[in-house]
Amino acid sequence: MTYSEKGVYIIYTLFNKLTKEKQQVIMNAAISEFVQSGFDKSSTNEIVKRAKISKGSLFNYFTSKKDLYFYVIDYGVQIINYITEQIDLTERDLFQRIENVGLQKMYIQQKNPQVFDFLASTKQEESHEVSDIINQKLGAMYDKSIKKLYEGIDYTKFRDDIDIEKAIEILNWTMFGFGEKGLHQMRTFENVTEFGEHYLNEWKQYAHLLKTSFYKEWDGEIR
Amino acid sequence: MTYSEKGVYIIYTLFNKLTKEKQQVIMNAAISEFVQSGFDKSSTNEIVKRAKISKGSLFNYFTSKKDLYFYVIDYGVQIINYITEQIDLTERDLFQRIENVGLQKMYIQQKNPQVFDFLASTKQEESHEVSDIINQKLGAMYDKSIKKLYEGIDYTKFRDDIDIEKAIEILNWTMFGFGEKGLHQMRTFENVTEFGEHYLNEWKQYAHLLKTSFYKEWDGEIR
DNA sequence: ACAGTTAATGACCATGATGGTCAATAGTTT
DNA sequence: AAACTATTGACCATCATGGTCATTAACTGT
Repeated sequence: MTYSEKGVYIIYTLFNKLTKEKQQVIMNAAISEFVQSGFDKSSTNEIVKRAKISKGSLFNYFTSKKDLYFYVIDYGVQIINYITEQIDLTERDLFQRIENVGLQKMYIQQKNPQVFDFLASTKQEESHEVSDIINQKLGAMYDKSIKKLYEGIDYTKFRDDIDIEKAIEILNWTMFGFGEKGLHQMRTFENVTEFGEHYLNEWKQYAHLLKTSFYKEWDGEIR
Repeated sequence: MTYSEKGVYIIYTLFNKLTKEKQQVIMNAAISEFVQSGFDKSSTNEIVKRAKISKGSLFNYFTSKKDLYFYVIDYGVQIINYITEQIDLTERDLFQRIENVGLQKMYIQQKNPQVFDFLASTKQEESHEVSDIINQKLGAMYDKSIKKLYEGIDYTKFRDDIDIEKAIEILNWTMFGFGEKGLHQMRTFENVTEFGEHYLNEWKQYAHLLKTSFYKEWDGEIR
């Protein structure tokens, strides 16, 4: 264990010496298996098969399945932290800020298609062996991210007769639903960037619909 | 196999002779295990433990795990069909119709807390042993239900500048999100009917918010 | 070319869980 | 008390599990 400049303790495993690409392949293999089966029922045999490495290698990189699981969690935490850091606090329009975050998520999903699914799935994780550590590692992070996401938003744009909290919930549920729908559509596109454009474009329509519904005025028009 | 008056073939298993209550307990045990682990990784040992019956009994009622799985699917299909039958076609307001269906779902969830989760989870089912039959059994049913759900709805109530399909999607995603949120809240209530009232009340606020956003006029007021 | 070092492999193992069976028991009906 | 049905759980062959480690492959500096 050594102390890095960024002020965090890093455990040096063999894994860190691998190329970023190989690390990514292994992380994705583990992530998809953990998403599908949870901690207890996940299989290291299945993970090495998906990652196309040998059993021996996996257990050289990580001392146990639990060790791997926690590493994957930290991997996810880093990604969320990165996205959180990217939030531009000078952008005070909620829709625009959320669109920016959505774009970031999309970029990341190109390389790690299931990280966000994995992080979400940990909430359902029932294995007592890991669930305590999960909450410990993820709890604070989520609070921090959510807080920054809504920091300095200009709520005066919303209609006065509206319950803003509920409106935001609806916006979130819409984003989530739209994201799920996007996953299905993605398979029908071959070109990824082409899909990206289409995706962003379609989202803007949903966003516009909600803006014209929740905001007092938009594009100069007043309600 | 006998032919019933309703025009469907019914396979008589020992299971049908049990009291409805016991059937329900066993169904719920199977459902929750299938939801949690999917077909392949689900365990009959776990199911009998949850249902508090012996292994022998389970395999007297059903000839195999697969047999049980298909029975559970039919069980779910019957529930969806029942709800579909209850749809009142004279109610032409989308929000009201959807609220009625939501209420039906809520009643059913008192007795079978996870049926809908189970039916939803079958979409992710990857076991080749069962996935074909799933699509066969559920595909037609969903089409029929969705069709009836939107049959005869008065779409003239919607704002003219709005994309109605997208608005309906948002409504669906909101219902789904609200349902999930309700599950978490339910635990904090002891009295179930008390929760039911609270739940319906809160939904009405979301519905009102969306109505004032998507409709031209509401409660007599014109936009 | 070669010795020395590190990385990667997969056959192997003890353990435990699996779906399903069936002789035995308990409960009910005649 | 006999005949029948419903329920039980110990039992079984099979197989997948997390983890090991002797062996092989790949790389390194000279």
